[in-house]
Amino acid sequence: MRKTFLFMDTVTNKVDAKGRVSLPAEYRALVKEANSEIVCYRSISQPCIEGCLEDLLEKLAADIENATDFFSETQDNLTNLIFGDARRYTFDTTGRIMLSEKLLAHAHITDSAVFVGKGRKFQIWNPENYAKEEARIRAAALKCRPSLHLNKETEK
Amino acid sequence: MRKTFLFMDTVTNKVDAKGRVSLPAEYRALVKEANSEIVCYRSISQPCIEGCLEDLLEKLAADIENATDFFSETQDNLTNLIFGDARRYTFDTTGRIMLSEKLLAHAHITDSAVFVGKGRKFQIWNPENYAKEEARIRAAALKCRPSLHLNKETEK
DNA sequence: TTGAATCCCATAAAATACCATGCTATACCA
DNA sequence: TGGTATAGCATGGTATTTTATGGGATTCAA
Repeated sequence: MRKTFLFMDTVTNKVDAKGRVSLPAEYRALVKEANSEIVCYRSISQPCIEGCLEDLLEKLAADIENATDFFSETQDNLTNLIFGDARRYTFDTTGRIMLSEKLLAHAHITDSAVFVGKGRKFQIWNPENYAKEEARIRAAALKCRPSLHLNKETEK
Repeated sequence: MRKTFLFMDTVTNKVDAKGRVSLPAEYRALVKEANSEIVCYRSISQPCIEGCLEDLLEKLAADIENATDFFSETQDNLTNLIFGDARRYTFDTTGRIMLSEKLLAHAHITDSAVFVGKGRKFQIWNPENYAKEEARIRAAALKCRPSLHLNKETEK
């Protein structure tokens, strides 16, 4: 039995003409053991698709309700961005999901996609774009060692 | 079995001459599994229709009672706006609901409608109007990345 | 009885489940 | 350690089901 439910590793799979991709076997196992479903949406800040377990969105819904007023514009905007875009993606017996045209376009994915584990979430990138992104992140980390004690207020 | 009951995704369906629209299949499944019914009313702040599970209105009633005074004008107005307008919309065997003339007029919907998931509720828009609205929200989110730590007091 | 709402049937398209194959990584044994 | 068997996985293709949607029939109410 698994102790942690974290998406890890980086694996590249083919996307066929219908937009089908195999979800990495590890991810599938995790979803099953968590007794949950995958939800995907366009990243708000990057040209990639983001995915997570459905439970995380439930938590997010509760957080938004607590932090904002039912009738507020903020709540309206947030829920539009997140829930208006997200969708459940169940995989078939062979372990594939079907990514929508909208998601594929946003991430510039055509015939190949790379899954990147990010703990509670994962991302799906166009392979070339991700190679660049990873290089950028690693270079930045070398220059400026990351810290967990950064001041939230000054965080950009 | 579903763990979360959140309206998600954005789907566009046709409205026929009789005012019938297919409720997105996912929404239908959700309503059935929640063992509830859909309620719709005119949004109080936007040119669109809002919908949710009947249960949410029950919760809203309680919230309004807690947040406002029984004799207050605010409570009067809110209850008028929401409960005076809301009505149950059951879907037929083929999964369609019939939107009233009043709702369609408020949202300027004629022959096509887009359903936008918002978590506990959803909205129904005229497609062109929603395209503009979504663009506006996404642009704003890019400028100022949303946060859940926003100060309630300073929230506009 | 007329108009409107609801139900039912039919069809086309799209989403999903299923089957089959070849490959790869792992386990097993000499 | 090296070689082989095996199970799991990705992936191409096909079959089946679901879904949206037009049109007509039936019911209900005014």
